[in-house]
Amino acid sequence: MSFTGQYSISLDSSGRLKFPSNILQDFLSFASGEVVIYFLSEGCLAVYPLEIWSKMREEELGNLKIVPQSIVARRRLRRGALTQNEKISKQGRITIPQQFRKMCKIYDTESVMMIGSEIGIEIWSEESWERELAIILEHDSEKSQNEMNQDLYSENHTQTMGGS
Amino acid sequence: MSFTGQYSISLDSSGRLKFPSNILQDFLSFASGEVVIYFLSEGCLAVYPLEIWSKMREEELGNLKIVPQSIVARRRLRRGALTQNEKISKQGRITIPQQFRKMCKIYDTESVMMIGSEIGIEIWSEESWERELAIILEHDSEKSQNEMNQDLYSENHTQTMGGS
DNA sequence: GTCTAAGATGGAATATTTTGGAAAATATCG
DNA sequence: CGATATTTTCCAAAATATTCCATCTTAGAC
Repeated sequence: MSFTGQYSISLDSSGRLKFPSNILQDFLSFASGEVVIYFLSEGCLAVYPLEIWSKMREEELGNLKIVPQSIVARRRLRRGALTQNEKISKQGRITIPQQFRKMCKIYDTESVMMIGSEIGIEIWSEESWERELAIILEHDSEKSQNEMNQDLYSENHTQTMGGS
Repeated sequence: MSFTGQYSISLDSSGRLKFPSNILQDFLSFASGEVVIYFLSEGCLAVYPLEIWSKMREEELGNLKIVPQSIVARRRLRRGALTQNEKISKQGRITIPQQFRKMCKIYDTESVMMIGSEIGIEIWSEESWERELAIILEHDSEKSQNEMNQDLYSENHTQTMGGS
C-alpha cells in the first residue's frame, strides 16, 4: 500500500519540507511529479499527486454547473484560493505557500505531522493532529457502541467485517 | 488548474497592483491580455480575462429579455457602471480605478488579498476576505459534521471522497 | 489659448523573498 | 565502530515585489 505511516517533519526557514524517502517514491511513481495542495476545513493540508487529484475533481464537478451569478457557485470557485499546484524539486522538497501555513497554524522551522492517507498525505500541526486523532478514536468507539446495541436486538449474525 | 492560491499584494501609490507570476501567466494564456473588473455585492472586485467575462455575459443576457419598461432589466443593465475594462501593462500591472477602490474599502499603498477563483481572481481587503473565508470554512465544517453524524449509524463504508 | 496642478503611466532601482544546491549534522545499518 | 543514507541547516544566485522617479496626460484656472 502507498502513502502510509506518520512522520514528524520540520519545515526549513522558507517553509519547505522534504518528503521521507518512501513517501517520495510513492509520489514519484506518478508520472508528473507534481502535487496539488489544498486546505481542508479540518485545519490541515491535503497533498495529493496531481493525477489522483484530477480524477477526484472530475468526479466532483460532474454534477456541478458553474453559474458565476450564483453566490453558491462563486463560493465554490473561491476554493481555488485554497488550492495550489506544486512541483516536487530535485531534492524531494515542496514549498508550502505562506498563506497555507498561516491557515494551518504551522510555522517555519517548526515540526509538523505528515500523515499517510493511502492516496496521498496530509500535513497537520502537531497540536491539531492530536485533536484530530482523538476525534477519530472517539467516533470509532461511539460507532462500535451503536453496533453492539443494535446487535442486542438482531436475530442473525451476517454482519460485514469492518475495520478502521 | 488555473487561477489558484491566495496572495497578499500591496497597491502602489497610484492604486496599481502587480500580478504574481503564475497568475499573470494564467491571464496571458488568453489572447487579449485584457481583463474586466467588476464589483460584486460581497464587497470585492472580480477580475476576469476578457474572454471569460464575455462568455459569461452572453449567457446571462441570453436569458434576459430587454424590455426598457422593466425596472429589473434597467437595473440589470446599470451594472455597466460597476464594470470596467483594463489592459495588463508590460510590467504585469493593472490599475484599480478609484471608484472601485473606494467601494471595496481598499486604499493606496495598503495590502490587499488576491484570491484565485479558478476562472479569474478576486480582490478583497484583508479584513473582508477574512470574514468571507470564515463563512466558507464554517459552511464546510457544518457539512462535515452532518456527514459524520450520519456515519455513526451507517453500516458500510462506501463514502464518496469530497475535496476542494 | 496658455499655464499650472493633479493625476496617470511607464520604466527602472532597490529591497525582499524564493529557489537550488551544497555542507554540516544526525540517524541508520552492517 | 565505520560506512551509508537521510535530515537539517546554511548560503549564494535568481526571481520577484515594492518603491521611487521622470514623463506624459488631463482638467481646470486665468
